[in-house]
Amino acid sequence: MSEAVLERDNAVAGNKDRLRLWIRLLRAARIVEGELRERLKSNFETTLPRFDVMSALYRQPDGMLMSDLSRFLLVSNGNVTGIIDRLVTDGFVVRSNREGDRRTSIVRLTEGGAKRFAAMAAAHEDWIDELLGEVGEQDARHLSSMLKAFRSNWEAEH
Amino acid sequence: MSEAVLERDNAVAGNKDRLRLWIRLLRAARIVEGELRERLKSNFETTLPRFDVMSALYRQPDGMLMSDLSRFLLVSNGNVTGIIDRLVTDGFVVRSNREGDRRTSIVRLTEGGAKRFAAMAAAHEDWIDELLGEVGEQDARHLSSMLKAFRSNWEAEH
DNA sequence: TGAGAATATTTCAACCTTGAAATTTTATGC
DNA sequence: GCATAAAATTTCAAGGTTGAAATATTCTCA
Repeated sequence: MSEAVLERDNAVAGNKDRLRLWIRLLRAARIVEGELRERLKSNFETTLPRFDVMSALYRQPDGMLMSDLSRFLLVSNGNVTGIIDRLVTDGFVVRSNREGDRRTSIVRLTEGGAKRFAAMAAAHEDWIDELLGEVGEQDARHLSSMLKAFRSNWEAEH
Repeated sequence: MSEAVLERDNAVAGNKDRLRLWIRLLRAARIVEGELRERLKSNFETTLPRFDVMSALYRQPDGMLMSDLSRFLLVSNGNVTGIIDRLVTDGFVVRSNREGDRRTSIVRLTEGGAKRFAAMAAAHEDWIDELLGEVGEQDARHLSSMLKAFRSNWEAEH
């Protein structure tokens, strides 16, 4: 019997373990994200997408291209443009032109932006520890390595 | 996604496991969601939020209150209003008044809406099986029960 | 009964998100 | 060198999302 037929049989057999897993995973993620959103807003007057962008830039003090940002964050180009626009308005990010290519613009955190992010990151880590307190160390590592493999595999295929 | 927090030193050893888990979980969820979004659009000309709403209504043939929907889906009331408005326009959902309480409106799938969702759900389940193919049966069940416990615990506390 | 609390929903502004089209600049092939 | 493809970004419309305020209705109880 071919592999494809085996897989199909498996699906037909009514094995909904993966579907159930996906639904529950999504739900847990939504709960945690909702909590993080509220806390970021009340404590730092910012949003999750802004946090994500600043997080990416914090790791690259020399700056990133807009296209690097959208690829890294798995969001569209137009999306990043809008978020960066607002971060620039607020003084947390600067755009600078790159010598020799006037199509691109390098964005990076300002000094204030980096300082701001450092404070948020510390709180964020504590929140995650609190919110995922249920998850034991061992489970966390197991799950984490599983998800790492998932991502590696995905990126190898795409 | 919240990725740049990895280099921060933590007082308690091993604490980063949960943060790393959260970052990877979010990334995996985003990858899968992006894929589902594309497939729902190209195959059924619909969106993930619409799919979620129809999925909830499909389980309750007698209909649901708007507030039941938003509570179940973990989204705001105003959000549900907009999505339902568009589903009604497209003929997949109807609002009906509930005898004896003119504040509430019960929403449910039309016959066409139910038929439509059934087709989508079948495809959706196959997609999930394909996308989470990496995850073994045993891991799926383990993870799934862990997430169920997480949710139960959360809801007990809130 | 009547005032005010509680409930269910909608409205709205601001922001996020995608995907397609437009713009600008650089690279390539002839 | 020039036409054209490719690359990087922005613009834009449509939809999703929140949270607060507004509306409408029902409930509570003195």
